[in-house]
Amino acid sequence: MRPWRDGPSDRRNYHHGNLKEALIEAARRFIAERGIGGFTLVDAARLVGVTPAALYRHFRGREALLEELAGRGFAELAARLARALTSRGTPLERFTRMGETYLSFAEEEPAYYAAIFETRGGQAASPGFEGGAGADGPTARPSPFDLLVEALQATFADGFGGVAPRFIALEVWALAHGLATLSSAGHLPRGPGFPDKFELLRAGVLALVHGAARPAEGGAGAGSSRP
Amino acid sequence: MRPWRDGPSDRRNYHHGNLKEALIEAARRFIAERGIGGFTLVDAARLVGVTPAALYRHFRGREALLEELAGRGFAELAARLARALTSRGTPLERFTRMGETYLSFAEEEPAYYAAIFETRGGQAASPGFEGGAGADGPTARPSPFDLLVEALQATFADGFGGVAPRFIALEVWALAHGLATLSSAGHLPRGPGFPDKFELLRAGVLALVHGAARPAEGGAGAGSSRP
DNA sequence: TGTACATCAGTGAACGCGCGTTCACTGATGTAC
DNA sequence: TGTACATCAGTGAACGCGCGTTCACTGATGTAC
Repeated sequence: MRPWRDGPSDRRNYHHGNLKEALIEAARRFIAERGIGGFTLVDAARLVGVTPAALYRHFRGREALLEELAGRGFAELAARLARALTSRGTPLERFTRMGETYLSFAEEEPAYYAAIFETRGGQAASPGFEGGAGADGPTARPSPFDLLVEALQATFADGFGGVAPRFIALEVWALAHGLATLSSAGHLPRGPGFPDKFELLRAGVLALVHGAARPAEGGAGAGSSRP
Repeated sequence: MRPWRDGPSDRRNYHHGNLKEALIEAARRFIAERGIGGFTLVDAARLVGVTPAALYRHFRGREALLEELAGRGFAELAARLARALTSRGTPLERFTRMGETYLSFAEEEPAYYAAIFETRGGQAASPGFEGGAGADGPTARPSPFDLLVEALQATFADGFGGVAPRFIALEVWALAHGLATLSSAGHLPRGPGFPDKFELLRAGVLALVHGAARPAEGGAGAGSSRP
């Protein structure tokens, strides 16, 4: 990790020019390596080649930087999911792609993922729900959770045996989130003979969808819905 | 939060007598409130009514205390699951009780749960696997994941349509972990009309179990097993 | 094209703070005689 | 039962450190004339 500016010859850049973006980028790298708790303004400034005080031209403070990161991560996740949802192929292929996109995002962008789930700023602290139910007005773009509900309905047009799509969506989301966090913490077994998280999610989602239709023995009525 | 000793009259207790346990207890309370990153030796010592240096009679340092906590949490979780697994009722009832126990543990003992998943010390950093496959020798007690596999096999004696029990167990565990963490972070919707995590886990587990038997359309062969 | 000047993104030094950890010490406890 | 003494769990003061944040400042940039 060398500083942003290359050498003394680069000293002409008294003004950095792109400091805000560079700081966000540095934060992403450090958080990916050390987690949010291990992220430090001083380190970020040093990596970028700037005094810590310079940071305050662009952010109100540490918390504000993390909120910015969470907001960007949230938007990026939503954008990637939306792209997967409208990609080529059959509905089931697109849906499967969406799940893979979610797991890949968590793996490739651990800083974004952590910021979304561990700070305010990930759109009202709830990556799933805010923006849902139309409460935020027509301008709000669909949240990841809304996209998931939509995709479930489009992919499995036969419905879920009377179970609300939101119910299924919550299970799918929890499964994906669980796989993502267990995997990133190194708690999933690896190696030949062990399924990877993508396989687990793909099979698990299909089971959740198809298993919902079955009358669950021993289970009370599952999944009342809100229109 | 008042210090452990009641007043100056209690000054006879120059020796605390139970300091190690009291410190662990204080750590559990602080971590439950602020998370592991927000936990501080100074705070714990103050709560207990003791100088920070006293702590070093019982722990090598902060990390050692957290490892002790993770170890205890791991053992406690395993004990509760084992109890649920051998409780009264049909196999399905006991299995359902096991799931509820897991979610309740995460909710009631957030410090233990966080310590298990965020530090070394939760039995070789892998609450699921270490102790499995007999690699640890015969003296190692069964891990939570072993208990889950065992419970699945006992409850659903018909098998899972050729899918390895460990495969199902991983899905179930990920679902439970996802529900536990989303819930504790406040990301699951609440209120009338919304299912709670217990309902979601119960229905989800049944769906995962029964959905596994179905030939998954579009999915490659799922779940090769290791004996 | 050239000059004066307002703007504002950076500097660098300093701050107060709370942290984990160390050290020589002290006083309570319990055992040997 | 009483005394001497070893043990060891606590004290209290101090440390070095790195953190987030502030402040008066400086120098590069770009606009007006």
